[in-house]
Amino acid sequence: MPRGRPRKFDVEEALDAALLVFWRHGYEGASLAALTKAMGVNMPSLYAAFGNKELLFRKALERYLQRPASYLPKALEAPTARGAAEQLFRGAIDMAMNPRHPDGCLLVQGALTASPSAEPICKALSLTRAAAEAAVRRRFEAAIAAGDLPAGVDAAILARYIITVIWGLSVQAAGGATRVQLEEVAAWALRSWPGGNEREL
Amino acid sequence: MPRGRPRKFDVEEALDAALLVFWRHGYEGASLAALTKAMGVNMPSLYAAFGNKELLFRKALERYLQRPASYLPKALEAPTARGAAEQLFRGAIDMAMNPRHPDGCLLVQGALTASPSAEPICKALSLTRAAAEAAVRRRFEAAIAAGDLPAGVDAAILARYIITVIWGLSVQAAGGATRVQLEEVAAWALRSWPGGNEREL
DNA sequence: CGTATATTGTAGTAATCGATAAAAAACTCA
DNA sequence: TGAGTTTTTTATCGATTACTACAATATACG
Repeated sequence: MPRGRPRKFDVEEALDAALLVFWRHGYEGASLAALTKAMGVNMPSLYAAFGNKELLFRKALERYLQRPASYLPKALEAPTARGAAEQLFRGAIDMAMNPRHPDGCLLVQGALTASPSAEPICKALSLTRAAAEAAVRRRFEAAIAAGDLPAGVDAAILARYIITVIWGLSVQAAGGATRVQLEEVAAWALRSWPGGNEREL
Repeated sequence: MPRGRPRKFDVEEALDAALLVFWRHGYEGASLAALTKAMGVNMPSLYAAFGNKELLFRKALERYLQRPASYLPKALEAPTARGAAEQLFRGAIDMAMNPRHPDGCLLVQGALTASPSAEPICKALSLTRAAAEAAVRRRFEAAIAAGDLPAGVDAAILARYIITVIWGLSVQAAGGATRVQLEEVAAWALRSWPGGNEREL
């Protein structure tokens, strides 16, 4: 169907490969040489297909949210807020420990700090983290409205707490923590769940 | 007292300046141009005094532990384990929100990921984070031995949980969280303290 | 003063960074 | 087949990276 010479690479596969490199080495630590090598795409083709390094990262980030990080919106569909929180932790740990991709969460490992030229990436990741927190907060607000959570609970604080633990788990994963260690932390983090803890792990 | 031409800069002041640059931009994001400019030291002098970029970072890290991050060993001197945990959070938040230096914790912002050439720095920071966690764990083990914490508590898990929240707070600080927001998270994190929560915040 | 020592300032190193120009190659359509 | 279109290939581009050689400078010591 296309007009000229056909591509030798699949755009989404190349994007997945780029995502892995950004994930493992961070935005600035991922050189275009490493990216092109992992993607199997030479440099002019990469620029023709994706624009530049920053745009490539942003597209990889979109793909990250759609595929490996899709556990988050799925977790929020759990019937109870408590179940949603449990699935958030489970999903985050499953992703962080998945041997098919690097440890931790791209929203954290991608770039917390960077040189001035990469600050837009820091901000984009920060905004994405804030969006994740906001999604959790809305889920908890709905739980309060439904009587699933006590009316006295501050959904914003609870959501920020849960998300903070998840970012902390990502840092722990970067340090080589094991799955069991992360699960123990998550179980302990749920001890502060509002309204008593019937099941202790 | 020295033999030849005297230095035009103070080594510790220059190290403090370098620490701020590493803290704000991360190890790889801190260029030697930015470092020399902030330190007020030209390049040959920097290399004569500190060796190279990696050694400079390691010395800045030592200084970080001695000065801004000294809240950690101090917090562990609190009379009770619960008090130690509270002071850990308070110290971490005070440091993260101090306008005199960048937000967050150098052990997290310095480098979670990096290009292959900077992996030794990632590992050094990871080891330092592990050492912090181990110090907290030992404090909690002592608390259990002293009857300050219930015998059934796993000090390693509790320490890892507290430290995980602290790393998460650092990520939140990188995203522009306010002091109040961090304090709310810390207060909530302490709700899971073993042995009941007399004071709820 | 003169010599030794150590730092400073200037200039520049090779290598790598992200990003491209230009031409050859592979397809569609007339 | 041949014109038109798009990608690949090859060879780079200037800028920036971490790093250093060399000579001038400023001190202490004899």
